[in-house]
Amino acid sequence: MTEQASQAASAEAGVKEGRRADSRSGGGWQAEKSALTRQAILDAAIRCFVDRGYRATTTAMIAAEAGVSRGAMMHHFPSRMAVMAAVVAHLHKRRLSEYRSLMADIDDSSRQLTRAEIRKSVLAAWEYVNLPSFVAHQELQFAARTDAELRQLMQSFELDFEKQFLKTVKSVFPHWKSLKSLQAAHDLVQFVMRGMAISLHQLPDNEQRVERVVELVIDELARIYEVEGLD
Amino acid sequence: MTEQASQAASAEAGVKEGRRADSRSGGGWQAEKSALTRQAILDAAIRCFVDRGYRATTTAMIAAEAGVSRGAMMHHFPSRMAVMAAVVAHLHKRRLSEYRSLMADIDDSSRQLTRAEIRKSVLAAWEYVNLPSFVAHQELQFAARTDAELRQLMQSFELDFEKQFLKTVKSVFPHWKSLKSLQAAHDLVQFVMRGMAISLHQLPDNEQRVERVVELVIDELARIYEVEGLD
DNA sequence: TATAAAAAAAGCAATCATGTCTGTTTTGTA
DNA sequence: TACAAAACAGACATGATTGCTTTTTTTATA
Repeated sequence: MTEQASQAASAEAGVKEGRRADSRSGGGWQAEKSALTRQAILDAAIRCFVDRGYRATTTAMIAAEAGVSRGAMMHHFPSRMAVMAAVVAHLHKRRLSEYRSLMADIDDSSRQLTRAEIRKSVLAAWEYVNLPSFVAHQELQFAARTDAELRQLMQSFELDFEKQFLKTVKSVFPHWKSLKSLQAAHDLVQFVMRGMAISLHQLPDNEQRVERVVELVIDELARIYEVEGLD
Repeated sequence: MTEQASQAASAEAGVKEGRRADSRSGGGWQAEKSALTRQAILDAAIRCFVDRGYRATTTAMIAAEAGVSRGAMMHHFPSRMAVMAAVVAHLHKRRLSEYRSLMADIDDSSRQLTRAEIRKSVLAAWEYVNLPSFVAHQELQFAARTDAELRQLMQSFELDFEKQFLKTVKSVFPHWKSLKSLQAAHDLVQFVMRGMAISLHQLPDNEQRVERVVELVIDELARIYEVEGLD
């Protein structure tokens, strides 16, 4: 028995235990197991993107990382692109939920937006772009520039994500009245964070430079809010 | 005769004309032709990165794009990685020279830094990240995250580029005294531009959002210069 | 002109990723 | 229990990419 097979077997055994408890609650065991395997494959794919990059990730690699056979994988996803499509949808939900939970810490009870809250939101954005889910998505988005099929696959998700993303920002900053300036401020933060995330991979002295730029962004946001946020 | 071969032949013929004119001026014809072929290959590689991406670029693709046979290519660059190494060095010089020429337009005769000059430099940075050479470099840098060999190859160039880059900025803004704040301002601009360059590929309504963010960056730079630039 | 060296072209073998195929085990249901 | 369907495992064929080798052409020089 191979290592992967043993991993899969033990996982299966573990789930089977649960089955007996759940079996009365209707949901068929087969469907549950199928969903479990799909999840394992999608999570494995994300890890592969982070460690190896989108292009270098092969179907065999994903299967091995997920602890399933290539045959099993082809059963659930008939082609490489089918996996990618599922990953895109999976990441869409995961990224939104992770960002929301990062922003949930921000206290927004006060009537005015304080500098402390702005700082928290900027730091949350920085944490956000360092999450595996963001890195994986970045791999996909970057690859999509030169991969028409992938680009088309992602298009609608990207639009919806932008929408949901901005909606979350609005709900966290209800006192920021001017939506135009809020959108611009949001864009500024996102662009800076993405640029930093990409640049710092191979540059030394990151922390100080990051801190400095984060402070600049906070300053600028505070200024925008003062000038335009209350319109 | 294949199309590529015919391209190569005509290119060669064109150069041979030049040769007769140059032949007296010493420089060996063989070395010249060799350098010419190398250049053609490197430029072709850059074009391939821009429209196909780093990972998807094969040696055959580069050779076809350059109008030379794979054999000829292997003669000049014994392996795929050897091509990449040469491209990295080539891009290093090209990007520096292109950025410098973009920044050369900025009038820096006045004693104080004006908002108009700041605007010009920000727009220059935006133009810069839209050049093919930048896109190609971005492909390499991004791929380097998950490619240890490429990363090591680029490391020293990246460090030197940062150095030269900042040096150019300093020379364009001699009146910005505080180097710490200049570095931070420079970082801010670079990060924003990189983030925008990546994000706008598949998002609509780019122009307006870009313009808005560019204005914000200009505002912030002016503020930094006022507060810290004159220390 | 003859010869050596460089440049270029083309063919070849090994590797690898993908998708398909066949066969086996597990699960749901009559 | 018997049968159908789903889940799974592994092997195979195809096509693509790489690096090496061989052959031909071009260039430099004695």
